[in-house]
Amino acid sequence: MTGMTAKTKAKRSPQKATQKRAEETRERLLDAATELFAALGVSARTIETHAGVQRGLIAYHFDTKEALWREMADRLFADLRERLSLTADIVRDLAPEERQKAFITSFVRYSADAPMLNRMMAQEGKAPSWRLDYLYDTHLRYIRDEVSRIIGREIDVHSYYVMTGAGAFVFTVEHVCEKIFGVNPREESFVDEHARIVARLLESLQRETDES
Amino acid sequence: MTGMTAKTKAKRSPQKATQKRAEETRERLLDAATELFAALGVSARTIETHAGVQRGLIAYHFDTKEALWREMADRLFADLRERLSLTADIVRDLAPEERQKAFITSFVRYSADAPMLNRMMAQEGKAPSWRLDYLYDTHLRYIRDEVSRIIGREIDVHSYYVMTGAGAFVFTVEHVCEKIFGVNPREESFVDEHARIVARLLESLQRETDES
DNA sequence: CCCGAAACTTGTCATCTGACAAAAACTGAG
DNA sequence: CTCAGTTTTTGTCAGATGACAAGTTTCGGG
Repeated sequence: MTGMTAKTKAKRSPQKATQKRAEETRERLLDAATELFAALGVSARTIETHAGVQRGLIAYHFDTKEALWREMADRLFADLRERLSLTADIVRDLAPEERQKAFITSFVRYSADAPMLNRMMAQEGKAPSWRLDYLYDTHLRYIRDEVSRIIGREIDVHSYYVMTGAGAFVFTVEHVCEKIFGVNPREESFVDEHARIVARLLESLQRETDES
Repeated sequence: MTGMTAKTKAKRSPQKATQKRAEETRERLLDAATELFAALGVSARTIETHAGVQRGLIAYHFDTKEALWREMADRLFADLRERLSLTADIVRDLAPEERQKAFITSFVRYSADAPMLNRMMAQEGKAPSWRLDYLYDTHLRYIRDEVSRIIGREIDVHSYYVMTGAGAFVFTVEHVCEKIFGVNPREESFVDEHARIVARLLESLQRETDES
């Protein structure tokens, strides 16, 4: 092989730059992987076909299927971090009692816009695996503190899972929702209503906790 | 082949009865399938190994891997129906305003006891497939009305997914919960507390809906 | 326009996988 | 105990899969 693999690419210094088409291929593969890895057991060839690129390009750009999965996961969490950062900016100026509400509204909107991260968590949280270990070591470790920092208090485990469950699960399983209720949950009016409901719920949960 | 496959077994009438060891093998395979199908992409051979039976017995007892999946799904929903039926008996005698609370408490306990059904739903709800079609046609179709009947009013889509999300997601992803919060959510004290919280939340959601 | 590196394409292979088939072992009613 | 029928065991195979390797094309700095 005259080309360089992803692994050896790190060592490249005085060599030629990566070309634009390569970056595009990587993006296509990562996009396809994001969609398809949700259902584990998908083949590398399927991902390549879905991405509209030639067989063999996963090996070229990522070396292994595992490495592709890791990059896909990193990208999902990078998106989340970006969104959290934007939310933090908005929330900072609000009164403490408004912060949580604004944060939750933002979280529900994010879950509707980008359901793939929650789908991955629903997938990987089901059983221990090297993937879950990777997610924890690389990303999940920091989430709890990040959320606590933004809403201005330590979030407890019940509130955390009421929020993620009530706020995101309907988007995770949008196709079931459509079948059972005939409603596309990612439609704007649904998302707004759902965000409002979940935000109020956690508000009352918080009030209750404060009282006791 | 001298033995009979699952498919042809239906035609058997004046023949010999199924033996006890066969029923045990089927159970072992269904148990293993319940655990392992959660992460799609598992091989039939892996399921057989996990069940502690010989290679080839899935083909003998279920014909195909797909048929095994269907029987596993049927069994999960049979468990749910049984639990719903028990819950219905308890709830019937309660005052209308207490019914929902009791139902939700029961649902949360069930989700903690038997997380596999919710794991399957989280899996299959992510994308359309013949499996989702099967689940809808065979089981999901009836769930909404069943729940409505038990709590004594038509359940709306938001309440339904707040309940299933807030009430069950933490058990679906128990291994993430353990990593992030260091808590095993299926421990009794956690389940009780979680059930109490979710029941109260949906109570306040219901109050709100009634007012408007 | 040249050419070396980057990117892509294609061939190959060991292994895995689901399904089918046939032979062997087992079971229980008579 | 016998033996027909059931269940298990083992063999086989076509197709899928991940990984690697070698060949071809494209790119862009000079």
